[in-house]
Amino acid sequence: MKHIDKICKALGDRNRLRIIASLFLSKELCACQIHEWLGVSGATASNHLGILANAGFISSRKDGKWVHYRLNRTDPEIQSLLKWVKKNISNDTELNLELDKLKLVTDCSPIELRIRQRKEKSKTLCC
Amino acid sequence: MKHIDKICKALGDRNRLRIIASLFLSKELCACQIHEWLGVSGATASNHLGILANAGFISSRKDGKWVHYRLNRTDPEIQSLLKWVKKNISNDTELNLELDKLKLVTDCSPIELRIRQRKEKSKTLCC
DNA sequence: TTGACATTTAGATAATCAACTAAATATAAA
DNA sequence: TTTATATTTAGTTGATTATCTAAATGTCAA
Repeated sequence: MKHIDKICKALGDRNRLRIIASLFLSKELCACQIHEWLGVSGATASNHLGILANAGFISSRKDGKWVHYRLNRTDPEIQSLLKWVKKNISNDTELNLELDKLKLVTDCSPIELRIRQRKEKSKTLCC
Repeated sequence: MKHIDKICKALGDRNRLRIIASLFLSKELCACQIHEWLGVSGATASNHLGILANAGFISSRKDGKWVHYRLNRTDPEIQSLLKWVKKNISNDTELNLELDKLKLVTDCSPIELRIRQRKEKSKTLCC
């Protein structure tokens, strides 16, 4: 029961649903890309990623300074929930508009993203 | 997104999952039976039932003083989540023990339940 | 090695939420 | 009609949680 509760709670937050939605579109995203796209602090993004990982929805791969996240495709019960989420967010126009902006973050590597962020500090972010 | 968020949040509480579990076993339960079984105040039970109803998981039928709740079987997307819950709580031994006690509440009508409660005030409840 | 930077952890704060009691509403029975 | 009772709503309180900043950790590059 505790585990089921944890899994359901992990889905019960708008930003975490947005993270899942973004990982349907981009196979893999690093923490900084998610942090940028969500528009929250790196610490907050990291926290949400931790909750999703702990519930089994995502897994991570470390690559130097960067940590890349992707949807976890191993657990069938998690899988069926992810399928449900995918199906039910598909006709969410508000979210789809947001997901368009995701491309601004994913169209360049994390390195490029950071370089441009530094240039555009205090302006609107991204490539 | 707001709707999906609401649906997921509704599942992210232990007592609400217990309500759903109880409605898998008993087709229909009145608010007072759920209140007794959960071991929370009537107001709290009513609140949880309201959240589940608002998210689309349950529907109610008024019968005099009593309001009877049952799982909502109309929406296919809700349906598939209910199926997921049913499957994933099945091997939860802790919950199954609790569900055994549910019989003490459902083996008699709401009227009888209340009569016995009055008799046994300040003792352990139920038939 | 030093400095920059991605990420996580710690600690603080504000908002949300589950729980309670009390009051309001609605219905049935005396 | 009065009383009892089932349910919901209002208002309060304590716990949880989402967020932030600051500090800690780990890694790369100059």
